Amino acid sequence: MRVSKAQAAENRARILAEASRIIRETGIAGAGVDALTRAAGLTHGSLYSQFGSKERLVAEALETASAASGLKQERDLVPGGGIGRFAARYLSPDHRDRPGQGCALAAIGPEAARQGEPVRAAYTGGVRRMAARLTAALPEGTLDREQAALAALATLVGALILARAVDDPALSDCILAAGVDHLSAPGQE
Amino acid sequence: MRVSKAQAAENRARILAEASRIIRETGIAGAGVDALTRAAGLTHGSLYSQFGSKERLVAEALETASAASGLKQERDLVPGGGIGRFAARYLSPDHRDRPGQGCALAAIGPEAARQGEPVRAAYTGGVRRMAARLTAALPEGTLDREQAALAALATLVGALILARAVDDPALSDCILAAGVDHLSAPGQE
DNA sequence: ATTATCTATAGATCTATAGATAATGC
DNA sequence: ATTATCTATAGATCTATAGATAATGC
Repeated sequence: MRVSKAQAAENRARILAEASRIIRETGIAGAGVDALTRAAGLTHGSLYSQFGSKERLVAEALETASAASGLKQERDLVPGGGIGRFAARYLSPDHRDRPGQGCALAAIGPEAARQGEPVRAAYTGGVRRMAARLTAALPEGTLDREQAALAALATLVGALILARAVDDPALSDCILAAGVDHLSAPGQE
Repeated sequence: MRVSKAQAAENRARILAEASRIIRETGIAGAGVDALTRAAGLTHGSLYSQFGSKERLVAEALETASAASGLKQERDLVPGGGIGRFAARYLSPDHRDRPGQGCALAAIGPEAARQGEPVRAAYTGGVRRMAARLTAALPEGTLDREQAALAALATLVGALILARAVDDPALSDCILAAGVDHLSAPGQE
């Protein structure tokens, strides 16, 4: 049962959209090819005709997630405008509680280090682009903005990961608040 | 083939030691019961007589890893002595390159958030103990030391995770250096 | 004629359990 | 008699491939 080129492209996009969500929610190892395609209303066979392997789908799904996050992040990161407003949103309870819609860097984390070349390249690209956005947003006066941006990125990703992992809601909230306060404090960036 | 109580206890300890290493290296999902016990020279059957389930072994292995890290960390974290020296070691290339011997919080990360109660409790305990060590090490004058310690913990864990995940060694080194500099800067903690 | 998708299936691997074994510990 | 361990196996799930199907696109 062949479909039109337009329909195939739509199917491909739908697999990518669902995969980018499921992978962020369950991790790469937790996302089977059946679950990834069934969520898009297809069988796992189409994953192989569209992407060739699970690994290639995962790499593309990470790019998809990264692009979507980039668009959201640019709204809160204006050049030279500081990163406090962005930090408050990145470390919000809402972002913590909806990993499927959020930052892929924090959703995958250590699992990325154990993947093959395509996935690691996609992850690295995401790191570079988010670091560049933070760099540009830091106030003009900041010395060594690139380094400050990398430190801020580490704080953001680390706080989100820890806040999601702990089983005590009060501690989780404290971690988020500590990150926001730290990144909003005047004078350090 | 029954073994002595002493031998059984030794076997149990060896499974835990190997499991705590393998889990940090491969993640929880990447560590099968066969690999976990074979590394200790036993078959997977002994996992079930000793621990009852993989989940319970994982929880105990995390406690084991956390206890070992705690001993190491206390050497660089003297009360009131600051966290710069410790940050340099935590964010060293050596720690980055040997996850099996290192911090479990950074090794498991987002995977912990998807686990059942025993594993999440072990992870949360590790977060609390490391945060307490950092809190005590911050200089007396620091205002809101607990909050500052949580932010520092987030920066440490985040930087280590990112440095391990990116596929560019130069960028990885920059991330480590940015974390160390940030946490060593005078005046902020 | 080409091809996106589905179905069926291969072959591995996963967690867990049941029963046999054999040596300890009473 | 108890029990730590092993072996065999169940039953699920995993990634991937081969071949059939059926509609598109030339």
